[in-house]
Amino acid sequence: MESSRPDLAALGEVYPRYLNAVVLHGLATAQALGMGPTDLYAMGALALEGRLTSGELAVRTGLTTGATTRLIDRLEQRGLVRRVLDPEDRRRVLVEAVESDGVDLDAALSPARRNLEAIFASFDPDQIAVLADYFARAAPAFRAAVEEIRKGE
Amino acid sequence: MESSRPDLAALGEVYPRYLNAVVLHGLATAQALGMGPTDLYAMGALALEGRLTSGELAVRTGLTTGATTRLIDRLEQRGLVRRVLDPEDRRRVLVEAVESDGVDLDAALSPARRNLEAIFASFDPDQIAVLADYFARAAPAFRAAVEEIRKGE
DNA sequence: GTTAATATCTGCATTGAAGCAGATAATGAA
DNA sequence: TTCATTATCTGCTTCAATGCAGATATTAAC
Repeated sequence: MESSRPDLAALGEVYPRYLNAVVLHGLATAQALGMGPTDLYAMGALALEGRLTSGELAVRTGLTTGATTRLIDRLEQRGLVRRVLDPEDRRRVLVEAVESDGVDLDAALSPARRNLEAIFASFDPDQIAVLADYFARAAPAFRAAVEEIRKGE
Repeated sequence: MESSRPDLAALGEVYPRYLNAVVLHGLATAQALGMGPTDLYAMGALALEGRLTSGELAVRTGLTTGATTRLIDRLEQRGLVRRVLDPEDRRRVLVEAVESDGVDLDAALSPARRNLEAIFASFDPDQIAVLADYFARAAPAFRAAVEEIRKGE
């Protein structure tokens, strides 16, 4: 975050703290729910994608397929997730989030959601567009960084 | 992220994916370094604060003091951290990051840093100001959410 | 100076996450 | 059909992270 551009220096002040807070929030949420951070991440991925195969979950989490089976077991036992056999290829198992049951998960995430909504509401449309642009580009940037990190093992 | 304001709808599309990517990045980084997510978070907190007492680390991580002692042990054994007795109160142990040693940690974080710098560089000063404002306010929002989540146990 | 409170550490035990290797089942190719 | 490949699961084992309760050392209060 070091830069010769003075406007970027402002980011150097606030951005690391912001990232740290996001990470902490993820950890604390997992703690509060009594699950591991990986399990919580998997739930997030499922919420975004709707359904993922066991293998896709393994790739995303960076776990072996065996460990992923156990991860799905844990989520299933909590009623957060359901296994569905893929009709296209019956070797595959589709995992999908169970909607109405995830009350505790929603509850755990709601304080952050509420606080963030208040912040977003204070920006005007042009500013929201800037933020949305940033989020849209930062997400793949982080994912690319993950791939790069994983390659270097 | 539901909202009647149409400009906020754009955030609902991108923001959850963004957060998920950030969380994934934290997990993958910890995996790559062969440490737990909590340990990595602690390193981040130390990088930001310079030094923290063992007790402060316990509060931040949400661990018991005993578990925090072990966390510090792990970081110390890796040479990432140093224990310093607080001269003001010799019961306390100050923990501080060891600078030049954390090469692997820096290396693991550098892909994300590089990618993000490229993104930030594409915004003009006004836009950077918007982003900086968001980061500055979102960080305490997340921390407040963490406290709220923890209270509800 | 004695007692209480605070900060950290230690021993012990538990639990859970994960890897690995082999088993099972389904698909695809020859 | 037969063989190879792919996707998931299971049994077994290991290791790390954590909690808890008690020990120690330091400070603060009376």
